[in-house]
Amino acid sequence: MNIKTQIQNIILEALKNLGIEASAITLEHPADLNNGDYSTNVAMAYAKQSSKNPRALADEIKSEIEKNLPKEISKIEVAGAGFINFYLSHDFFVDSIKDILNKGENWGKNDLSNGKKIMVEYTDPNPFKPFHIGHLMTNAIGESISRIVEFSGAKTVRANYQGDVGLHVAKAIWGMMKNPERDQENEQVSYLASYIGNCYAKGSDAYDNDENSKKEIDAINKKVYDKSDEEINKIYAWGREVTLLAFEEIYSLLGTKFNHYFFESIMAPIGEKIVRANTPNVFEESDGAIVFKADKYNPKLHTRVFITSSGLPLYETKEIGLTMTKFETESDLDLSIVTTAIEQGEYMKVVQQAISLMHPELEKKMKHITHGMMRLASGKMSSRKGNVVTGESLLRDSMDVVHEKVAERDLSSDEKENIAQTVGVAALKYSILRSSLGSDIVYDFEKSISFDGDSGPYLQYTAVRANGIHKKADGDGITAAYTDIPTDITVLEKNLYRFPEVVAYAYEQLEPHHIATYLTELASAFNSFYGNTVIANKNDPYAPYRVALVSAFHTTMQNGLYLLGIKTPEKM
RNA sequence: GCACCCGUAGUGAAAUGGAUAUCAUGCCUGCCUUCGAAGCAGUUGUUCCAGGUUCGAAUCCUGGCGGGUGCACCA
Repeated sequence: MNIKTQIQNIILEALKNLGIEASAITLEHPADLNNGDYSTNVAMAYAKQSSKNPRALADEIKSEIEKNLPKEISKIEVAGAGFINFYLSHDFFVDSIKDILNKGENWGKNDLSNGKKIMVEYTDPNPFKPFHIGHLMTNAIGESISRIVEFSGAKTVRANYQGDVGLHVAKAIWGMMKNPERDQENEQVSYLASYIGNCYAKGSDAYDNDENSKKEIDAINKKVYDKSDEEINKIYAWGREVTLLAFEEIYSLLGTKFNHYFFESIMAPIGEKIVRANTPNVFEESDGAIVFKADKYNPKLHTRVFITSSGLPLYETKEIGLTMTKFETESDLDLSIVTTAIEQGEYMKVVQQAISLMHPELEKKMKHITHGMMRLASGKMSSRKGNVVTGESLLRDSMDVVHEKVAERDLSSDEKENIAQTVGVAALKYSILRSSLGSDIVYDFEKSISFDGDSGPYLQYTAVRANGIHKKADGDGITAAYTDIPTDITVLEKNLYRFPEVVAYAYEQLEPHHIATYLTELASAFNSFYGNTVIANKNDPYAPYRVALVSAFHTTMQNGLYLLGIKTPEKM
């Protein structure tokens, strides 16, 4: 049992002995460590009910608990308006360091989702279109959520859903047919993908501004669907393969491996069959199209078209096919999480309402997580307009900045390359994951690729410093031990033991930023300790304990960074 | 017009209904013969407005204001 639930149980027991029935109580960490390690407000919450004044009740609860005080708690104090503050004992903190070192890479895990199977869908870029910064954002968030879910004991399945049919494909193919000139020597998929991306931008522009081109693109769109034109089939197959390979390169840089790839071309007929089979009992005809009137079931929702009057299945229909396919592909799937930007929020509610009518058992198994938009300082970025800032360019730029920083270092070129990737990705991911999902991020290169203070590289750098201590300790023959321990417990120990609570909370909220915030506080506590103490000093009797403490810190930082999808380098 | 999301130091963010609202950045000052200065220590500056609920509100409710997103055949 962890210390938090232990204290909660003690309080519940005390309340019971005083004749107060409580089911759940809040126990929090006071902002100021002078107010203890844990604090509860129960005395204030139940004062009225038991017609006592809060401080008097707090005193009663305190003496009730003190009758049988566990060794983990050194003292209890009543403070303020009636807060009961708990101070953890010296032994508790020392034991928590041992516990961290024992658990190693399992440190921080919980069992909130033990035995469950959870699918997380994220990234969702479209073949033939550039990988833009929004995809980068969804990828960072989805990967982190996948890992947080994994730490809760669930089996995590990662999925990616990609739009390989539709007007955007026709626009790109039209662009390629009109602009065949490219560097024939350059076979790199990233180059070829950016060529296709440019063709898409040209096609998109022509579609909006030129009647003739619009007709040509519409004609290509039809041929892509019915596969009647050999030349178009060839271009389609090539373009699809090349862009998908380019995406794989990006996933590899970012550290994502998907278990399933779903494609719109496959989902469309599946969804269409379901929609037609459920018309008119769920869906209905209106103006020749098949629609779903979600407002019949929830006045906040609206009516949406699922199949057009010309018989083409729309996004909504494909989404139904996708959802049903997910539950068929992975048997016993307990939860299907989809991560997208807020734009998709309203559509998804309508789609989920329709699915819930057909399959009530799935209603609680679908969860849509939305995040804010990532935009450029100059306004909403748009790959359609051919804006040069793509997710990939951003990633490469970030890596280049790190490269320049380590250029003068005495490191092999492989090491430099490795560091550039690890640190560049960390800077980008952290700048996305540090804020709560709801808020928009205005993208500013200088700030997003920040390397000091509240940043990914700052966390990595702190871990590297801890590494440096280990190297020195090894050289001096200092090994972790718990014989001599300083009487003063530092802020570092007072933060370390909380890690599993933070992970559990991030899981309950499905909000990675709680981990980012915690790690930054932890790093700050470590750096402060590091700056004020010579740790690996042969002549210091406390050195073995402090080396253990540094180890515990490194383990916690490494596991925390893992949950953000960030690697911990050995040097940088 | 309706719906959803967001309004917190100059800037970017955090805060489970709790105690003096926290952190970073920026400005200024000091610290590299120590375990890496991508660091540390110090200094300065804030909850959109109006009501309500509560012992207690940045947080919950109502009404405004400002920004973003979406609302019938794009995804």
